[in-house]
Amino acid sequence: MVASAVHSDPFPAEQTAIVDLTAVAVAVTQNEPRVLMVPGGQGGAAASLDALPSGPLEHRHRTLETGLRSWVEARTGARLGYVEQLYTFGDRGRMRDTVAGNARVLSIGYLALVQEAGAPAAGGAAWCDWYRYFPWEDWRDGRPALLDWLERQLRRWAAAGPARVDRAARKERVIVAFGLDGLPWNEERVLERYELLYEVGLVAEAAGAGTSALGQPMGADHRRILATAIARLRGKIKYRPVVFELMPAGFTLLQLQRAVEALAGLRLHKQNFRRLVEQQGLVEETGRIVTATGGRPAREVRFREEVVLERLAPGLRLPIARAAD
Amino acid sequence: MVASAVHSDPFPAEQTAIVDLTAVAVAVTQNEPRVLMVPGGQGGAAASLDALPSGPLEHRHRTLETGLRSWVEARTGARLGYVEQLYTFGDRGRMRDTVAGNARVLSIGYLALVQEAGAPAAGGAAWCDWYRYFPWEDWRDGRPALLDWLERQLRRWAAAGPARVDRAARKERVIVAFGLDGLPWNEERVLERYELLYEVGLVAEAAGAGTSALGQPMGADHRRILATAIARLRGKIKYRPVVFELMPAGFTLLQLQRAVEALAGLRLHKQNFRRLVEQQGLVEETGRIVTATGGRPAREVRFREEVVLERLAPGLRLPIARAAD
DNA sequence: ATCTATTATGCTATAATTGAGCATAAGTGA
DNA sequence: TCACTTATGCTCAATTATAGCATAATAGAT
Repeated sequence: MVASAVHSDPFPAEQTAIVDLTAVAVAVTQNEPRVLMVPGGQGGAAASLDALPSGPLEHRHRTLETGLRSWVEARTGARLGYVEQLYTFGDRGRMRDTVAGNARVLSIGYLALVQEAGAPAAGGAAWCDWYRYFPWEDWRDGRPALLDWLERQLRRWAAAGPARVDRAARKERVIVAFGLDGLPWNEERVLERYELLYEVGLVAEAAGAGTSALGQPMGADHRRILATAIARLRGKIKYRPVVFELMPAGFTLLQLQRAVEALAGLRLHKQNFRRLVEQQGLVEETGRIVTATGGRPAREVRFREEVVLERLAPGLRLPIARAAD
Repeated sequence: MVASAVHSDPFPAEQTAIVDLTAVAVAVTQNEPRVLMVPGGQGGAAASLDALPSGPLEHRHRTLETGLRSWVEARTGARLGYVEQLYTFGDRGRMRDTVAGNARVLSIGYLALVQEAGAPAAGGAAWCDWYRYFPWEDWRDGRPALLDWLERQLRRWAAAGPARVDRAARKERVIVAFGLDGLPWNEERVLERYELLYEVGLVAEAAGAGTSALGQPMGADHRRILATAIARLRGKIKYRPVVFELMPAGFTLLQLQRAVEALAGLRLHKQNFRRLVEQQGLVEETGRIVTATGGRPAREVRFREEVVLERLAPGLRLPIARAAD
C-alpha cells in the first residue's frame, strides 16, 4: 500500500551497543526527597563519586522494566513501586570517566518510586537528599542564597557571548531558566538549569569546570539523569496521583503536603492544597486521629485505591504560595 | 560520602544489543495528520506490512538525535524539524516477524515534526493518514461508528474474565480507556486503547487476533510506537507551542485550528480557540489577507518566533466542543 | 487554670479562566 | 439580491483559583 518503488536495504551494518539500566529510585522521608545512591561510580577513573544504581540489561529479562527491577532490588534491597522509563542517554563521550572507553554505551534511565521505610538501603547503597546535588532547586525556605552568586556568574557568561545575537540568546535562556528579571521560577525546568550550568562550567562534571563548582558532583552523566528524573516527577505529580506511591498507608494531609513540597521544592498554600486533594476524592479517612502533630490532632487518611484504575484521576495541581503557608 | 561498605562489582557480563532508531515523522497536510511510512517492513517474514522509517545507530554519530536525523533524512528526503525522544522499546520477542531472531533489539523511538510541503517523500516512503491505523481515534465527525461494534467486543471480553475481580478490573480498564458509561473520551489515551485492543486480540499484530482485526496493521511493533507518538503529541500541543512546527510560514487561525483538530481527533470551539491563541500572544499578523477561504477573508498570521526562547509559552489548551464548531 | 504556640479545618470574597453562544462582517457563487 | 460560508467581536454564566479570615483542638509553659 505504501508505494514500494525502492525497496528497503537489507539491515545494513548492524551496530551493537552496551546497554545498561539506570534507576533513579526516589523516596520521601522526614519531608526530604531522597535518591538511592551507590558509592564508587562503577569502578571508573573517578572512583569516589556517587552514582545511581545501574546494571546491565540481561538477556534473561523479557522486558526492560523487569530487568531494571530485578537488578536494583537485588543490588540495593529496595522494593520498587511505581516505575517509569525516563529517557535513553547515548551520546558518545558521555562516560568520560568510566571504563567503557570508546564503545557506545546506552543508558536507559528509569524513575522508580519507593517507600523508604520499607526499603532500608543495602549493599552499600544509601538514601541521599537530592538537594545535595541541586542546592539551587530547593525554594522551600525561600530563594536559596546561592542564587545571588549564581545569577552573577550566569549574567557574566551571557554578556561574554561572541556575537550580539549569542549574547541575547544566552541572556534569554538564563532569565527563563532561572526566573530572573521578574519571570517566575518554574520548578519543572530542572534539566534546563542543569544543562545551562554545565555549559557555563559551573558544575564539576563539565570539562572546563572552575574551582567553585556547585552541588555535589556525580559519576558519569548521572547528575543529568537525576535532573531528568526530578523534572519528570515534578511535572507528573500535577496530573497523576503518583505521590501516594511515596506515602505510608496512612498519613495526614499535612504529611502529604510536605511530601509534595519536598519534591517540588516549593511551599504550597495549605487550605487550598487540602481542598484540591479532598475535592478530587483522592483520599478517604481511615477513622484514626493522629495526635503527634504538635497542634490540633489531624485526621488520618489513606489513598483511595479505586482512583488508580477507576478514574485515573487528574493528580494534584499545585496551588503555589507567594509567601509561607 | 555514600557509605562505601560493599564496593561495586566490576561491570559484570556486559550484554550487547542491536540498537535501531525509529522515527515517527508527523506532518499535517490538507487537515489530515500524516506519518511517513516505508513499505516492506524491513525485509522480514511479513514483508508487505507498512513500517516506520528506522535505521541502525551508527558509531560515527555523536548523539542519538543526529543519528536519527541523518538516517531519516537520507532515507526519505524529509527534513526533520522538531525532534523529541519518545521511548525505548526493548521487550524480547517484540520483533516476531523480522530477521532479528533471538537477539535483543532495542528501538529508540523518536517523534519528529515536519512540514510535509517541504518534504516530498522519497526513496519509496509515503505520507499516510495516521487514522488509517487507528480509525477509532478520529472523532472529528463525531463518535466513529465502528466504536459500537468495538464496544460490544470489549464488553464481552471484560465479562469473560476468569474471576470476579478480573472481570471488574477489565471492565474498569475498558470504560476508562474508551470513555464508556458516561465517562469522557480522553484523546490522549491512545496507547492505552491500543494495548487493550492488542490484549483482546482485536488488532492483527496480536498473537490470537481474529479475522476482523481493526485498522491497518504495521510491521514489528511499529503500531505501538506510533500510538505512543500520537499520545505524546496530543498531550504536548496543550502545553508547548509545537503545532507551529507543522504549519507553513503564514497561515490563518482556522488553518491552525484544523491542524490541532487533526492531531487531537476532536473538534474545537472556534471562537474560544482564537481567544486562547491570541491571548497567549502566540501569533502575530503578517498584514496579509487570505481570500481563498470560501467566506469572509481571513487575516494571515505567523508564529511569533520570540515565544520559543523568550517565554517558552504554555502552548495551546484545547477548548473542546460538545457539538460541532 | 490560663496563656501561648502550633496545627487542623471550615468558609468566604474576589479574580481568572472556561464553555457556550449571539451577533455582525465580509467574502463567493447562483 | 439571496443563500451560503467563513471571520471576528463580544457577552454571560459557570467553574476554578487565589488569598485569607476565623475558629477548633491539641501540647507545653507559666
